[in-house]
Amino acid sequence: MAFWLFKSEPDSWSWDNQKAAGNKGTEWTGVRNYQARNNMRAMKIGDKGFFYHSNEGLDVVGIVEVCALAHHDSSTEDPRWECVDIRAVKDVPNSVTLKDVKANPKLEKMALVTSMRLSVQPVQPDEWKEVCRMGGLVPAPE
DNA sequence: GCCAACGTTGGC
DNA sequence: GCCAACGTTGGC
Repeated sequence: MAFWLFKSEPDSWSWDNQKAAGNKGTEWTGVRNYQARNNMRAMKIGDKGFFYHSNEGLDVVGIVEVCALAHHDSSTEDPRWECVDIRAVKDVPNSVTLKDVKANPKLEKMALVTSMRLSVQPVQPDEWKEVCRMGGLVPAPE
C-alpha cells in the first residue's frame, strides 16, 4: 500500500466534482509531466491519496483511492501520456492547508513543500498519518 | 495578475 | 549533449 497526493485546480476539477463522480471514479486526465506520469504508473489498485486544491483553497480536502491502473489518457492522442482512475473515499473533516503543512516540522520534507510544481506526488506513510491527524481523520485510512 | 521555479523544446 | 528560449504551474 502506497500513498499519493493529487493536485487539481478547483476551477477545472474540484473535490465536489470528484465526489459527484461516485464509486466508479474518473480518469485522472491531463497530466503532461513525466515524473507525475511515472508516479501514476507505480500506483496499485487500492492505493490511497490526498485530494489537494491548488490555486484556490490550497488545501487537502479529501481522500481518494486508485480504482484502475495506469492506462492511456483519453484526453490526448499522444501515446506518451497515461493516467489512473481514482474515486472519492471520504472528506477530510478539517481541510489541511499548505500553510499548515509548511508550519509543521514533521512535514518539511513533504513533496508538497519541496516539489511545489509536481502535480502527482508520493506521500510517505508518516506524512500520511500526520496530515490525516491534522485533518481530523483518526485513525488514518489505510 | 504577477512572477519565480522549473520542465520541455529545439538549434547548434 | 548543451543550453537558451519558451511555456506552464502554482503560490502569493
